[in-house]
Amino acid sequence: MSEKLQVPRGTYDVLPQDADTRVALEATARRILEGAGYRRIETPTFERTEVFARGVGASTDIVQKEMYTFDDGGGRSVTLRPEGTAPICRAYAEHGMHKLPQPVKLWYLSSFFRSEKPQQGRYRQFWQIGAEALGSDDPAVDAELIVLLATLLSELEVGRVRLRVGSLGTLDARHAYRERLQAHLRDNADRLSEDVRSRIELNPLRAFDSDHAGTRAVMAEAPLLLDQLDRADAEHFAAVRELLLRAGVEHEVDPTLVRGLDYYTRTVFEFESGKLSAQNAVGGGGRYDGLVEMLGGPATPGCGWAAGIERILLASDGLPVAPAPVDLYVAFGGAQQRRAAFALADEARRARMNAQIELAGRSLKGQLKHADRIGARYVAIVDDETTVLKDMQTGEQFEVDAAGVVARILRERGMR
RNA sequence: GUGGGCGUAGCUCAGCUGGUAGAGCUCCUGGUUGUGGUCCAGGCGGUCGCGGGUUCAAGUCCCGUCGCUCACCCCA
Repeated sequence: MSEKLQVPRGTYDVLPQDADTRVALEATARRILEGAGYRRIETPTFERTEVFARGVGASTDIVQKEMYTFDDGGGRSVTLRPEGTAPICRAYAEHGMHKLPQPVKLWYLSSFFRSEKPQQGRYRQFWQIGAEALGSDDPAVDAELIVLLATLLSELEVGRVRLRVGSLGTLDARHAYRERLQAHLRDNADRLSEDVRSRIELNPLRAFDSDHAGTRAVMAEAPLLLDQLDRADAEHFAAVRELLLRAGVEHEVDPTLVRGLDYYTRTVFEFESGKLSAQNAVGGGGRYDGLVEMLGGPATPGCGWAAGIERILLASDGLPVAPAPVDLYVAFGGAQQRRAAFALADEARRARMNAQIELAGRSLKGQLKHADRIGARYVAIVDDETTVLKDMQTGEQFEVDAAGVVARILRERGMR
């Protein structure tokens, strides 16, 4: 025998018992988001590498070391999508969606790809539910999106959820702040951890997340972006918070909340679950007012979030899901009854019943056993002359006309 | 990329100080010249991740390698 093949590192099969749960999760997301006017969008699984290099930001870990990039055979560099927002902004610009009524509200459930070392809640191919609203900078857009995600997580019974919000200001303000922060870090470079020091030029905001003692001391004196927002940004942030409070969405302001993608402006937020271990972010997002323009479209404000399916599943208490009930199982004794049995199963299905037929050549005992295991409500045992219909709950059985089996079941159910 | 733990039947695992593989569950058959859920019996199923080494002998020791997993990092 040749070598047994396995899924590639960091990927997994969704087996039937897991698929049911995911379908339920998708149905819930769909109900909540479409109810609020968000419409489904699907973009290609891979894009021109440029979309992410420009959109996500060249200095990010995602672009620097986590993308699956390859030549498409025609000398073009393409990349398996590592996230969903940049492709949607590309689509917005490409299809002239700025001519539609604004904001354009979209949602997706797709898989994404990052070449990271896998661990709990982190895969190389992973699934996200996301929502984006493009074309309005109204703080109600930010608040609505956050409330929708909070609702979704709540309905999916994700346990011990905590929401942190912050604001990064405009790209200009963020840029100016970045330089001020870099200056502060350089002035105190000798007290910083090595990796923070080496990232001063690349990504100074990361320094806030360090747990290195010296670094923390330096960061305690560091200027905070939140304190230096310009008037419009500060008002925007205050309005978002006000709306969240009105909606009863508890949150805490985190002035050091940093998202690892370069396109964020103004509002950023993150939901984490205490039920998760290292990878505790279950969903997050923010505003990205310059992104569409960066990808060649008109200047367009936007805001959105993404939530990880695997992490929701890990942190969820609920999501009870059963496979489809079986109304009728058609059993038969020998090959000579197969045609009649097949016809009966077909007839039952046409009558909208969930019907299954014996397909493995089991003994009659084995067939009944199997019917019991899959939870069949009725079993029809097809014989040459007669057909016996058995009620698997009561154990009762009656001889019926083969032609009358379906009608009989429908009548029995009606009586209940 | 850096560390720790682990890799024995489809699944969960047992195999002490080395002597050439077991259990439970699942699945199938029989116990009723065709009728389930309990019970009983039997059967299917493993090159003990892979490669090398030590040894008369390795699942068991050593080295390497691959994979899984957890953490760092990063993120959903």
